[in-house]
Amino acid sequence: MQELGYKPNALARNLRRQQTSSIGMIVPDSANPFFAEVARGIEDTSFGQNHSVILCNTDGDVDKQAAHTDLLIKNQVAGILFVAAGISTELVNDLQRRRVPLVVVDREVPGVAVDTVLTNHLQGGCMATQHLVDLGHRRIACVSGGSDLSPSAERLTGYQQKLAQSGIPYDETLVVKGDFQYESGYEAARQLLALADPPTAVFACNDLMAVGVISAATQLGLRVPDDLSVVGFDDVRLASFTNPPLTTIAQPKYDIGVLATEMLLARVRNLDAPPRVERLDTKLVVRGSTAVRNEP
Amino acid sequence: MQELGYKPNALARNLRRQQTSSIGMIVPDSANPFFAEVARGIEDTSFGQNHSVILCNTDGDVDKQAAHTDLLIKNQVAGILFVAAGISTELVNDLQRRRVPLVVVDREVPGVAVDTVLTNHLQGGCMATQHLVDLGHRRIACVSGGSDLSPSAERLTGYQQKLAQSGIPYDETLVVKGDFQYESGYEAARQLLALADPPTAVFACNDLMAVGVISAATQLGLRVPDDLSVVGFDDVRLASFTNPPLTTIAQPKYDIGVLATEMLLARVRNLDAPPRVERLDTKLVVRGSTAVRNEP
DNA sequence: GTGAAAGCGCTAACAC
DNA sequence: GTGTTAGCGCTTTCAC
Repeated sequence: MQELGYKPNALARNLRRQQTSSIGMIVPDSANPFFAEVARGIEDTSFGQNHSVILCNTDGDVDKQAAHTDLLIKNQVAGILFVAAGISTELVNDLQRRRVPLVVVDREVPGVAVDTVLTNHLQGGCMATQHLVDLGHRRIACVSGGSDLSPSAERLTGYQQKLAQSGIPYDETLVVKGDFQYESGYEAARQLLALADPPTAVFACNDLMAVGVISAATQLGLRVPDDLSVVGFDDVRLASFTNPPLTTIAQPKYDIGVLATEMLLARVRNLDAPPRVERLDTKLVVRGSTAVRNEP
Repeated sequence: MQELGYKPNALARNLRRQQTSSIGMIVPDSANPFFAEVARGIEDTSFGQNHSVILCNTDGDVDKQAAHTDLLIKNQVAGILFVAAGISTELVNDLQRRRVPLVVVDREVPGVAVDTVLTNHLQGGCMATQHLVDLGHRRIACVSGGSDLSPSAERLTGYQQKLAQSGIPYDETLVVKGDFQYESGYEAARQLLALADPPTAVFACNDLMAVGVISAATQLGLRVPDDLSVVGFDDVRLASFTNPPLTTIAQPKYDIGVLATEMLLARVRNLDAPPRVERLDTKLVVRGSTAVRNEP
C-alpha cells in the first residue's frame, strides 16, 4: 500500500504526543577531542534508542548558551545534556522549574540537586602528581585550566594535595593557567622553562596542553622525558601516537556519554525520581613521556 | 504579559508552516578532527541563521546511514548535509525525487547533478608529492585511504601523476592502504620501513595517519625529517604541535562547513535552481617534518 | 474489532 | 488595523 514512499510526519506525531525524540546536547566545543569522544557516546546511544541529537556549541559563551537553550526548548526537545558547558545555578533552576529533563556532564553545579555524571578529577590530579613524585621529581609544574571550571579546579587541588603530602613546598610560579588548547600548553611551557629554577616535570590538565608542552620543550632543545617529564589528562586517541607517547590520566570519555544519555532518558521517563550523581574513576596510563628524574 | 516564561511551540509552528529549521548533518565520525572542524563550520553558520543541526554518525555503515536519513526525513528537516558519508547514487536520487534539499560535502557522487562542495584533492596530492620530489626524494611512499572514496582516490592520483612527471617509476609496494586513523598510519609505516629498499619519504593521505607514521618511524629509531620525510593532509590544529611539526596540505575545513551550509540554505529557498559545485583550493604548509633527502 | 471525530498550538487567510 | 477561523497530520478516545 504505502510502499510508494510514505514516511509518517514526526512533527504532527510529536505535537500530538506532546513530546519529541530529540535531545539537545550543549558542549563548549565539539571539535575538542575530549568533547568529541563524549559526544560520540551520546550520539551512539541516542541513535540506539531512536533519539536524535541536536548539536550546540557555546564556546564558553553564556549568551550563546542561553540562545541555544532557548531554541532547544522551543523545539520541545525531550531533554538537555550539558556537557561541561557554562551552565549556571540560575539556568539549571529555571530549567527544572520548567520541568525540562536535564543532566549535567563533567561539571558540578553548586547548590542544585540535578542529575550529574562526572569524573573523579581530584583522584586523577592526585595520581598524576604522585606518579611524578614517585619518579623523583620535586619541581613539578602544573598547567591548569580556568579556575572557575570544577574539573580544572579539582585536578589542581589533587596536585596541591599530593605535593603537600610529599613534603614538597608549593611554589605558585610553577602553576600557570591555560585554556585546554594546544597553544596554551605551548605558551605555558615556554614561560615555565624560562624560569631561573625550571621544573623537571609538568602535569598538564589535559592532553592537548600536554602536547603543547612537549612541542615547546622539544623546540627549546629539551628531550622528553629525559630532561622533562610530562603527564596529561583525558587519554585522547592521539596520546598513544605522540612523540614520545604520552603518559596520561585516562577518563572513560565515551562511557561518560553513554551513561549521561541513559540517565537523561530515564529522567524523561520519570521526572520526579530523586536526582542521581555518578562519579567515574580515572586511571593512570604510563607511556613514554615520563621518566625518573635526571640528576643534574 | 508573557514575561512569565512563554515560549512558542516550534513544533506547532513547523507543522503549520510545513517546514522546520533543523538541518541534518551526516558524517562518518564526528570525533575525527577533520570532520569535527567541518562540523563546527556547519553548526556555527546554522546557528547564525537560526537553524539547529542534528548530528548523525554513520561510521561508514550504509545501514546506519539509511536509518539516520529516514529519521531525518520523518522529522521533516529542512535539508540534509552529507559530509563525506557513504552516500550512493541511489540514495541521492531518491532524496531528490522526494524533493529534500541536500548538499554533499567532500565527496563526489558519480552521475548525479547535486549541490557539492569539495576540495581539490588532486591538486593537494600533486603539491605534496612535488614538495617531496623537490627535496630530492625518489623513493616516496603513499599511505592512502579507501580507494572507493573519491577524496582518497584523487590524492593518490595526484601522487602518481607527479611521480610520472618526475620520471620516477611507480612501485606499488610503496603504496599501502590505510583507513584515515592514527593506527593505520602506524601500521603502514612499519610495513613500509621493513622493506628491503625502504622509502625516504612518505605522503600520508591525512594528518592522523601522518602522525602514526612519525610515531612508528621514531620508535624504529629513525629521525624525522632527517631519515624520513613525512607530509600529511588536512592541516588539523594538531599539525602545528607534533614533534616535529607536520608539513601538510591545508584544506579550508571550517570554511567548507560554512559554504556547505550556505548552499543548503539557498537550496531550501529555491529547490529548482541549477545545481552548483564548488571546488576549493588546497595549500602546502611546510613545517618541520620534511627535509632534503639525506645521501646515504 | 473498525471507524469517526476532536484537538495538539500555531499561522495564514479572510472578514470586519 | 483587529478578530475569527480553518487546518497542518497525527493520536487517542469514544461510538459503533
